Amino acid sequence: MGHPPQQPPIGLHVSRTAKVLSRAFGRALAQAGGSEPVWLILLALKRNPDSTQRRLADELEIREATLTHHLNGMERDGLITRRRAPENRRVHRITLTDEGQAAFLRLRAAAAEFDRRLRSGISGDELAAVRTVLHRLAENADGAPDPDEAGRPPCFSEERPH
Amino acid sequence: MGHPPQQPPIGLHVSRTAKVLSRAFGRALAQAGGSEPVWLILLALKRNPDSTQRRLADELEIREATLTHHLNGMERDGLITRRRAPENRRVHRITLTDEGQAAFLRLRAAAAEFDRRLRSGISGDELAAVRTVLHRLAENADGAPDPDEAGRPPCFSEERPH
DNA sequence: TATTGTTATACTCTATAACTATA
DNA sequence: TATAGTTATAGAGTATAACAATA
Repeated sequence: MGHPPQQPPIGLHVSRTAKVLSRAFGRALAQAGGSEPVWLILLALKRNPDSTQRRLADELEIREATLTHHLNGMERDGLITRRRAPENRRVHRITLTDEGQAAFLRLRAAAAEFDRRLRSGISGDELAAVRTVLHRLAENADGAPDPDEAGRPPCFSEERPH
Repeated sequence: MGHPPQQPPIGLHVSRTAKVLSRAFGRALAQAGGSEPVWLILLALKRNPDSTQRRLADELEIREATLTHHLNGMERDGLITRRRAPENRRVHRITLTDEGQAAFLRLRAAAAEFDRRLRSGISGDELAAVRTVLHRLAENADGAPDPDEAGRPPCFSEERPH
C-alpha cells in the first residue's frame, strides 16, 4: 500500500513542535521585556493573588526553590514586592508593583498577539480536537509508568483530569 | 470586557503538554541509561552516518557548539569515537562504539515502549489530525511574523504535501 | 578567505539538600 | 515537630564569541 507510515513517534513530534513554539514565544515575550516563566508566574499571581508560594509552585509544576529563584529576579527587576503576611508570618505575600502591572499588560498583549498568529488558518474544531488528544497524551505519559517503580495502589477517588 | 472562562492559549497548551511528555520521556530514557539529546543524536547518526556535525546540528535544531558539547559527553562515556575524515580533514567522522550501538538499541526500545504507551487509546485518525495541526502551528510560529494577509508572495508551489 | 569544528564562557531553567523563621 | 520559604550548590541544555585547523 502507499507509503510506509514511518512517521516520527508522536511524543517526538509534540516535543519538536513545542520547541519551535517555545522559542518563538520566548522571542515574542523577550521583545515585550519578559520571558516564559516570568509570564506564567505573573499570570498565576493575577489569577490567585493570595496563594502561597508552595501552591504557586505546584500550580506551575516547578519546585519551590525554582519559584524563589524566579521571584528573586522579578523582585530585583522591580516587578514584585514580598512581605510577610501579618496573620501567618511564615507566608510571603507577593504584590505586583506598578512596573509589574505594566509588565503583565505588555506580556499579556504579546501573548495574545502570538496566539492569534499561531492559530491562524486553524479551525476551532481542529483546535478542540487537538486539545483533546493533548490531554490524553499527557495522561498516558504521566500515569501508568512501568509495572515496577509503580507501587501505586488503585485507590484514587478524586483524579479529575482537567 | 472579556469573558475570562477561556481555554488556555493553544501555544501554552502545547508547551505544557510537551513539558509533561518530555519529563516522562526523559525518565524512560534515563532508566535505559540515556537522555533525550543523546537519543536524538544517536538516531540522527544512525540515519545519516556520514553527515557533518554542522548538518547534524542543523537537523537537530541546535548549535554546533551545543552538539560538540553533547558529543564530548558521549565520547567521554565511550559511546562514540571521532576522527578526522581522510578525504577532508576538516570534518570529523563520528563512529558508534559497540557500547554506543548497545545504547542505541536500549534507547530505541525504551522510546518505542514509551510511544506505544503514549498513543494508547488514541486512534490513527486522531493522531494524523494532530500531526497536521502541529505542523501548521510550527509554521505559524516560525514564519509570518504578522499574518494579516500581508505580503505573502505567491511563490510556493508545493506548500502542503498532504 | 571560507569552511569545519572546538574552546571558553555564560545564561536560563531546574533540582536537591541544608538552612532560617515562624507556628 | 511541622510548615513556609530561602540559600547554596549543582547540573543539564543552550548560546555567543573567539579560536584553530584545514581547504
